[in-house]
Amino acid sequence: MNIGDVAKRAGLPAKTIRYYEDIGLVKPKRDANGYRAFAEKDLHRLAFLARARALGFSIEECRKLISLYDDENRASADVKEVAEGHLTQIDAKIAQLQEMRATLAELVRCCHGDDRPDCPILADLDGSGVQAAS
Amino acid sequence: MNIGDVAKRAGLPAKTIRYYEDIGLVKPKRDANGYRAFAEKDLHRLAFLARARALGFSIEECRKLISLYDDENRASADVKEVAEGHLTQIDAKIAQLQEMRATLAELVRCCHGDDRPDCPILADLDGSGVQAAS
DNA sequence: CTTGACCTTCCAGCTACGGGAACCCCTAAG
DNA sequence: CTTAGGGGTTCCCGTAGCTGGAAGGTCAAG
Repeated sequence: MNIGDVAKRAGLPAKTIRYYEDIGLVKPKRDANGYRAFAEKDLHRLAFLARARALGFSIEECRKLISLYDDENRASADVKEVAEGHLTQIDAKIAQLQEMRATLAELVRCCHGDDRPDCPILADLDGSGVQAAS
Repeated sequence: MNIGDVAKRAGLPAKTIRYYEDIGLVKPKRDANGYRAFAEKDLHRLAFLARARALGFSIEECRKLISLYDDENRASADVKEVAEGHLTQIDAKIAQLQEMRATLAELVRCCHGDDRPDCPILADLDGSGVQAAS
């Protein structure tokens, strides 16, 4: 398979696949003409990566997951640990966004949004957060 | 005020403040010795930026907000538009994260997490998403 | 005079790619 | 045979928003 075919089937841009090779996530053979020759196994790896990335795992986490995937003697506990760590990160991110969202929604709610300059959003951004000189 | 003082009072690293000057968000005067000399007005600008960034506004959005902040004849509608746009983005991000979270939590729940290699997380990542050759 | 804490500029690197140039390869059609 | 097109290849730059570090100037205290 050439890179275009795997790109379609794994659902990843060709550029991304080349990048993954660069950073050692996948190691396709080469044809005589220099083209990458992907085996079915490589395709599976890439699909694995695509899905892991879609779940928000970082490249480094993917690297860890792939190495566990490759390891016949892995402990599922190790996989679970990576996933739980990521889950914790996601929860933190969600919490942070929800806090932003709450503040922002309140500010938006208070702004009349007409042609007058008076604006509680700017007032909030301006007023807060300046520490007095000590 | 030197950069260290404003850094403390605005709650931003000195590096960040220099960067903001680089990209034209703030324009402090200079002392004879080349040190940046921040006025109270600059401090307010930086605190404004710090707060806007904390609410997740991008630098470009901050630029827009600052220009409205500077404009005595602004319409609050313009501010509200920026804020609402950002709110929409945040909501999209939250939705995406929650979807990841749901999938991931289910996978974690299904994984026994012991020393055996059998793992539904890896099975899920592996199994899905490979398009058949057409 | 020296020490240490400031300040300055500049350059490199981070994440996870995307865009584009310059070039090679292969097939089909005229 | 040539040409056109649609693959592929490498390489380098750019993104966002900083952060770290090097090499050096400045200033106040001891």
